[in-house]
Amino acid sequence: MRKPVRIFEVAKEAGVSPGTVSKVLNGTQRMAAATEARVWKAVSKLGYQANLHAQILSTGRSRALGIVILDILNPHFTALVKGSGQVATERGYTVLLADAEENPKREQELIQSLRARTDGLILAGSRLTDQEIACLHSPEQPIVTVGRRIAGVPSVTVDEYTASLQLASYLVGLGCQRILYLAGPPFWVNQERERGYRNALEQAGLTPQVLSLTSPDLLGGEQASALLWTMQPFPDAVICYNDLAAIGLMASLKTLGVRVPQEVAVVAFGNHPLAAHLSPSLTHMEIPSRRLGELAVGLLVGLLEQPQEEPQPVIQYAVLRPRESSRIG
Amino acid sequence: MRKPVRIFEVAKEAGVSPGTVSKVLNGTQRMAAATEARVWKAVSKLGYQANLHAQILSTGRSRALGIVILDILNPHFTALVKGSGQVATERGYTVLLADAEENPKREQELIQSLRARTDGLILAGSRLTDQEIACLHSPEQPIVTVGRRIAGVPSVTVDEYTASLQLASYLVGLGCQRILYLAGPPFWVNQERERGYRNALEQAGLTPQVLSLTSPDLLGGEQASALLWTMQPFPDAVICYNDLAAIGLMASLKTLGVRVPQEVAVVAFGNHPLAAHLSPSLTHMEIPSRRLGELAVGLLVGLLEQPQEEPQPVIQYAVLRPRESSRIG
DNA sequence: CTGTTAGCGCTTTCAT
DNA sequence: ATGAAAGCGCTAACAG
Repeated sequence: MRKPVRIFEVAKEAGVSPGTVSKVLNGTQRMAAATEARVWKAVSKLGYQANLHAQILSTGRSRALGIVILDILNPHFTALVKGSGQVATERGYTVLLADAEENPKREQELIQSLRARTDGLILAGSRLTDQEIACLHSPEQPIVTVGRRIAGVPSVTVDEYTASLQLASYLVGLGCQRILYLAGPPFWVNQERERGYRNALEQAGLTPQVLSLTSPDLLGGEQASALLWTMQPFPDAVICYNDLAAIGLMASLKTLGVRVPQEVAVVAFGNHPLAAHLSPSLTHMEIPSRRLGELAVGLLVGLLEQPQEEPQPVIQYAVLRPRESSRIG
Repeated sequence: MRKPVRIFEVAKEAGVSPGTVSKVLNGTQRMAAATEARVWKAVSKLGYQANLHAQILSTGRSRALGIVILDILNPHFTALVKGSGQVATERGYTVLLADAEENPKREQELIQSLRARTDGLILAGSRLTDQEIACLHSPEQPIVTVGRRIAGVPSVTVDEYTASLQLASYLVGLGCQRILYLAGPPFWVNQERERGYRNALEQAGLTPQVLSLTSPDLLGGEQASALLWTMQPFPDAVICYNDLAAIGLMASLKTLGVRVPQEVAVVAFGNHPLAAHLSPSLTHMEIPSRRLGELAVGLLVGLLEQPQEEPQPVIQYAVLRPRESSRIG
């Protein structure tokens, strides 16, 4: 129906040139107060809305940020998004979000699509290789990774190694002897967590034992119970790669008649909103997901606006939240 | 660093004109096989990637869809997004997602931003007025609402009235006498649910009693327990606007020493992934969130590609999932 | 201070 | 079957 208004028509209405309208609207250059007033009036009278793509084509900047997350059903990533939105708005950027659905191929497509539409990208929980990510990063199209450290690529991460060391040590302190680690996918986060776990156990003179989750979610946790079931001797504590798996595991153990924490303690990494609402409530190393999102946007915007500076990796720390699932003795 | 390759350079490399390259790449017009081959070779040799904004500016279409959701922390909306991604990809569209954070002002801004970047929008859980939404909808920039029926605006909804009638009737059938409804925000979905509830109770000769949640989430549910506590007589069943509220409520009731379902049954609308994992597990009317997302994209793409047709409202149905939280007698 | 003009990179008639 | 050229709507450098 009604075609969108173009800058030319606003200029005519205000009796000035398109260039002038552009300058007034963008505050690029101050004009006589009277002129500005006429322009603004014309704009609101005609309901003018600049064509975004013409603007981007002309300026080369979109003032939009892309975030690609591993899985939108995982509360870690949604909390991260929540954090990013706030900061992006403050800094004058729009966030464009996409869900990779744990699929590297789909992730690549989404990255290409978002990259063309934004000034920079945040990759949270990427399943691409270090190489692929490093290739993507450039000063004009910067990438910030969350939960992954790659040489030459700015990142925001949690000190997962220390977090894991602490969590395992906590269980050791509780007197656990047979502590199992249910590992996640073989990327940076899991590597660090596994390393921390192994070190803690070795320091305590205990034998590490690692089993891999079929998937880092509810289902993976449920399926893990079958493996546990066959273990001789049965572990007295399980550290789960994430809270989703822990929740699935606890539900399955309940079905099997195994009592948590009396027969086996269950702990995890994460910050699931229901961790404190379950029964037993879930002990975890709380990952500051939301804060990671805030910091990632801050870092990315910094790169966009001060391209010269070499950014330092941003590192955050997890906090132990003891709850019922490890209330032993 | 390295400037992106332009179509002109590809043309030169292939010994043809830019127009020809464009036609070959878009399949707009068939060229001599030899020519096409040369073009493709040049493209891959130079790693040419068309400038998206120039393309959009020129064609007027972006092949992108926008989805604005009420709250990304709410599993209903994340499941919906999951559904949308699948279908959009099949139909050749990119989904751009934004989280309104339950804030109408922010929602308006996001809508404006996404509208400029996409061919059409899906509004899931909008907090705008019917008027505002109706104004946004146009054949060239269609809107599809999810969970809201507005005259003249294509929509995908659940028959919430019937769902609610069924849920309340189920409790009546269980012998409940004092059934409370914890209402959500005063938009379409809640109106329908409340209407269904009232009708069911009146048919059964019982007195409806409605209390409003402070917010439709965990916190709102927790806070509601304080109100419940003061009620004389105490209800024997509570229907919650959504599962998040129900979970918060159950956690608080546990703290207060009220037993579910023995002293009070708790049921809700929703499809929270943990509903079956809680103890007691949560009875709910299962809302097909994911399916709603799939259908919304289907509807929107249809509008985009067959602009002439007047679309019928799409209606889905909820399914009762009885679980422990209503296991009475 | 304001207008003119030349792009930004691609698509698409319209000729040839 | 292919090339030339005119936009798409805006910004920015340069004149005046």
